[in-house]
Amino acid sequence: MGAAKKAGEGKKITISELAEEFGITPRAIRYYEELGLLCPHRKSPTSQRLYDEKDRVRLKLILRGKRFGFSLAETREILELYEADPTERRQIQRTLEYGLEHLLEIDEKIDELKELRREMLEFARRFLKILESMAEEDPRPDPRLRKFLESYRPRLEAVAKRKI
Amino acid sequence: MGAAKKAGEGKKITISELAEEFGITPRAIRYYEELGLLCPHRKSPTSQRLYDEKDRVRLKLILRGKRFGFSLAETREILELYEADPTERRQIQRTLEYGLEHLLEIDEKIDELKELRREMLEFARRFLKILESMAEEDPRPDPRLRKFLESYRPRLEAVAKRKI
DNA sequence: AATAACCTTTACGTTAACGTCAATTTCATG
DNA sequence: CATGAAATTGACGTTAACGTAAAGGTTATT
Repeated sequence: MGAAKKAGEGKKITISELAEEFGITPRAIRYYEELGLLCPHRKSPTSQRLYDEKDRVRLKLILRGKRFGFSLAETREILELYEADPTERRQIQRTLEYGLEHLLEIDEKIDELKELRREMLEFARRFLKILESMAEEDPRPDPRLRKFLESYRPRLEAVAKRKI
Repeated sequence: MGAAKKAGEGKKITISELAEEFGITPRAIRYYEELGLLCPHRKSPTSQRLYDEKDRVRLKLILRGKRFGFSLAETREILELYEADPTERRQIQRTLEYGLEHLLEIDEKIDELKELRREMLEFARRFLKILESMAEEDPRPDPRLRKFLESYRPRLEAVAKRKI
């Protein structure tokens, strides 16, 4: 019964497979490891790296961090939260404090993004109106302009209506 | 009456004043100009740069872009949207297309941030429970631990309750 | 066991986004 | 108008986040 556990322990993949899966290069993955963000299993210290599901999840978080403008060092701090020793009280406290801080940062970012969204939406609408009034005033409106307006308006409104 | 307009045209400030206002260095501001993101007024091409409210708004957008992981080149593209020539139809069309693209990108980022937020919240709660159960099982609980728990719980719930 | 395909480390190269001088110029002020 | 503070233009340095090439080890397949 102990053996059964070890048997179905999920498939491991190589570095280039993982890289392709995420559209990055093996070099990048090794670099993340160099900075302590990843730590894949290896049969011997010189043999190939083998990545499992946990590694995939971590890599996903790393890339997400990048998209939000976190440096790899910052992302590493966040990742360390996810694996703090759950037996050390003091350690848990620090983890919780840190986590709350990052939560507040994330909320700020969301707020800012929403504001940027509002501004850009308003901006797009203003420009759209200019274009529409140009089309109306034109005695012989360009058919391509008509087509553009007909396709653009609903697309913009679809984005505008989204509940974010 | 034409003169009155020109008179109250808002105050202009120097580069180091602007820099201090945003907590960055003059060098950074000059660098943004070098990349075409700013273009302050100058009395002669060799004299001091003087920044007005419009420049301040642009700089704010630049720094916000940075916080979201946009490169300066990307931010420049976005900024160019904001000053497209409103007499060239074709130009307006491209601006609108571009703007919509960026809006979709922003929506994606917001979604991802929300997901990250959910995950981190869940995570914090799980860790908090561990700590709480440790405190309950302890026959002589550490008063500092009690204090921490009492301050942390409401703080976390305040964040959790926020409508984002 | 040979061989190709893939992996490993080592090491130097590159780009973006500034930092940091240094050598002038310009500006405000007594 | 002198003079000290602040601004300007080079020009080179730095750091993060990889890219790239070389030289050799591992794995899978025939």
